[in-house]
Amino acid sequence: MTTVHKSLTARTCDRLRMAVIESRYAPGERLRIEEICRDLQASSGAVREALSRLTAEGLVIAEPQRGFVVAPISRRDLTDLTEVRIDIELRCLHQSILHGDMEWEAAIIAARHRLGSLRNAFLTPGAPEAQTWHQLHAAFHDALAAACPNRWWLRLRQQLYVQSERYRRLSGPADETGRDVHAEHEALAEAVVGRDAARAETLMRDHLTRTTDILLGSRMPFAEDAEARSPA
Amino acid sequence: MTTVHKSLTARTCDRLRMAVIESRYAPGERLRIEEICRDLQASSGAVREALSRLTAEGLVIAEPQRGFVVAPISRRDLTDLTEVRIDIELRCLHQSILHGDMEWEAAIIAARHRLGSLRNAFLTPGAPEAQTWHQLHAAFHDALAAACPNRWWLRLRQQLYVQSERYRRLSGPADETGRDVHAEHEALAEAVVGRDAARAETLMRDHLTRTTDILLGSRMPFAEDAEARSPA
DNA sequence: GTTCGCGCAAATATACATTTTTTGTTGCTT
DNA sequence: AAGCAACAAAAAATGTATATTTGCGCGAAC
Repeated sequence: MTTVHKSLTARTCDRLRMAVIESRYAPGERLRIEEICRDLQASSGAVREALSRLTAEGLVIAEPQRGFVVAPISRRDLTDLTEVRIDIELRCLHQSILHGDMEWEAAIIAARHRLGSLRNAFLTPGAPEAQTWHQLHAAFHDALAAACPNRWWLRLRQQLYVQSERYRRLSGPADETGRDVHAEHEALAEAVVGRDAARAETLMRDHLTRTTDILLGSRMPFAEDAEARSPA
Repeated sequence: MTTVHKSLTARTCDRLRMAVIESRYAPGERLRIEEICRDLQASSGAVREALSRLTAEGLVIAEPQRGFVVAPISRRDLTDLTEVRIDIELRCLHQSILHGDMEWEAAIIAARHRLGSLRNAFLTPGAPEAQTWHQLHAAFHDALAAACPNRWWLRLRQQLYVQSERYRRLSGPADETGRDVHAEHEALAEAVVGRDAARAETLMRDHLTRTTDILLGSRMPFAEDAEARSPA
């Protein structure tokens, strides 16, 4: 059929999204067009267009006549984000449990297995396995929600997941003392496939809450911590 | 002294958004770059960038190497959208009632007054008052939710409102038999300012449900009820 | 009747010009 | 002498024009 050549703009957009999520650019940092042109081997038009798309995703902010900056972060934002995310994740999960079929269950089991094979690889950021772990983690959570029949809930869920992933990666090796993330995922998958909606939702809520609490406690370069030095 | 020059791209983006919302372009229609260049007196770069931003807002869809098309509509999409929207509007409203201060109340009263002065001007699409009515209607609903302290809820609310506005405008003069929209707004404002959260939420739910039911019953140019919208 | 190839139209990418912002310097005032 | 203001130069973002690539359709050949 037709060779699916993704346009250069799309590739650039994807790479930039990854770069922002992986915090290769710091929050609040100015994104100089020329600099990105060199780094990604693309021309200014493509870069501008890619940046524009990311604007509406909430990853970068366009300041008229002043270019683009990486969206800032703050404890407040993370708290707000988590509140909304819990609500929407739970809703997708609930719908998913109600409507999921056998294929959906199989996909969850498969995703859990892939993720489990890497265990706690996420603890060492920078390692190539950590990259893979994050992808598999996203795939696992996607699989859980996938059977939700309402496309808008899924769309919003996706948006919020990207945001949260940014925070997750931004923290250094966070203090995961006494936490067994793998076990949490196992229990979650178990409850979901077992169609125990109430239990699944509780587990999901705890899962998300715990992650955020750890991030809030970690030494993350939050913007407000730096405001004392450089008031905008 | 900074003269706030909105960049041409931003203006173009706004005008295109309006054009899509007002259905000056039909759902599914191809958006030819050159055509838009002529219409809006902008160059391809600017138009391209504007279109890209609208992509992530869900108003247009980018098909790689094939340009942009207006996001399609369907009964299914409208139903899904409404379900999500009710949930999020109610949540913002609830939070708003809990946290709103006197200024917030005053803004609601003012917005209600402005909207009331035009009464049912929205019934005659195309008229210049209808345009104004839609703006004031958006402002009224914005005012209701404005005191919600969680920026993410507000952001999602805004996204969904834009989508719903598109459907609202897309229908011709819909059958509003036996409906007094003005009265609904009055009652809503009354309950909200009176801090009667339960009643306000019921009224809001009914308000949104009724609108959607009418739209679903109207002869709207639904794209063969095709499930064409992909939330990716 | 199907398939291959040529040509046109449109989207994409790049190079260039313009405008705006920022920064660094100079000179004046306190 | 130190600090502020105005000005000038440089860097960066925005906007335009142009070249390249890709997709689509028509027609001819097998």
